[in-house]
Amino acid sequence: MDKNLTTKERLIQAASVIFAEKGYRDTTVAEICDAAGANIAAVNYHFGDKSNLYCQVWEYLFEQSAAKYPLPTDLIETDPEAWLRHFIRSRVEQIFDTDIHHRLPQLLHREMGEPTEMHESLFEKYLQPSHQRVSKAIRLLIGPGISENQLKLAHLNFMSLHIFLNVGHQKNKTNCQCRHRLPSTENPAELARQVEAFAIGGLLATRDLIHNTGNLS
Amino acid sequence: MDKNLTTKERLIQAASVIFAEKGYRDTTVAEICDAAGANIAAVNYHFGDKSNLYCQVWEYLFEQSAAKYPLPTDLIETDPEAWLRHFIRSRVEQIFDTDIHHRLPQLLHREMGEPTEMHESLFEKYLQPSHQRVSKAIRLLIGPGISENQLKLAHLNFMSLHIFLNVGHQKNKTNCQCRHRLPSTENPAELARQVEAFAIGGLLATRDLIHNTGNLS
DNA sequence: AAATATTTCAAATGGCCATTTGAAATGGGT
DNA sequence: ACCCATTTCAAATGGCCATTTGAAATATTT
Repeated sequence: MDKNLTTKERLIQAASVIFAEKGYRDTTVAEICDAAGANIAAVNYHFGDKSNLYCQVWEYLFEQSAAKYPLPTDLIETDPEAWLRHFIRSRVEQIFDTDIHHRLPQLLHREMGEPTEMHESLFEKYLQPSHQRVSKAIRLLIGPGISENQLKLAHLNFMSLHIFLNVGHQKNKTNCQCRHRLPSTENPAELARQVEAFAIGGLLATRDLIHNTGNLS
Repeated sequence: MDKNLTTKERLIQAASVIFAEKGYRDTTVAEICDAAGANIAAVNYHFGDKSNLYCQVWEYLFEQSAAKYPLPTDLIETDPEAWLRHFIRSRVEQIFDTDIHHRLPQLLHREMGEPTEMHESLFEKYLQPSHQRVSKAIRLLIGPGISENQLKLAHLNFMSLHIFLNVGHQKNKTNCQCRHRLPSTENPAELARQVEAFAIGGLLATRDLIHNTGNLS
């Protein structure tokens, strides 16, 4: 561990990796301190407690990711389909990033599996903005006929694709042989194309369903 | 708790509910015994340990579910699309079942979020069969041009829809206000129709992608 | 009803882990 | 070199929880 960094910085960096790999609960303060080359009491001295360090890790990883994978802003009104295609590609890319940037989706994956006490506030702070844009884009794509409930469900379906891709990718890293593993992926771009096709195909089919049967709530 | 049942039976029934609601780790042996009206030592006496009780719960819930929601067998060769449509409807139905039957998807949801030590063996025993049939149906639907990797990904995409529906439904039951909640669902059948449309639309779009660009690995 | 096996019980035991503590080391300013 | 603030340290502390224990109660057998 780089001794040019302060203990506090080393703790955040070590914690980022370990929290992302094992989740909040399976990570012990002791092993973070070990990895950071710090004393067992360092986390409580510098951050108050484990949960606060966890929040700082979110802050840190979010900043890193937002810089490399920004959401496009324009396009969304003029061509929602293109915006959604870009969105999903960008997410898939990030999931397969080999740098620090893949730690955010990884952490997210853990947080979904076993939500911490900080769940609500973290999601509100870091995920709400992109969530609202995706929602808007889907509404524009499907058209004005969609109800709130239908929109929420279409949104959920859309998001589930890359979220679950992440799940499969994480499983791939363990020795777990069960289903829902991803094929070993030498070519993320090709994989992204297929997910993109599925996602847009699903949304367009949803649009057809909604527009061809007028009696849905 | 019904005193006509043996302590062992009461333990399994109480554990089914609590494990499904809170997951393996967040469930304490003490609260299971409480709910079953049994002594704190009852789990270890009747089952050896907590993990073995958990496996018995899987066995119990799986039997219940398999009886009410069997997989169709024929159809799959003659009309894979219809088979897949039926499959997804059946799963959505089960997720919204109000009886004991919704506990299996709920338990599954917990097991995915924080896999236990028994993960591998449970999945192999209870999920492998349906997994293979879905795989077969998707291959038949898309056609012979699909590679193993493409099939795995299409399968993952397909499954992610109802698995994530389950996630959203579980969130709905908590007071969690965050994204990925489902709209309050007074009408599961209508919801199932929309998921079905998305799923099949996604698969067909995947088929088009694969057949229109021959150079994918 | 005596003898034996099974089941229930309340009170330990022991492991794990976040957090605390108070002393020791370190560093900057004078 | 001395003072004071900051940081590091090893060794407690205390809570939580699965599991064990050995005695008491209950059921079954003869």
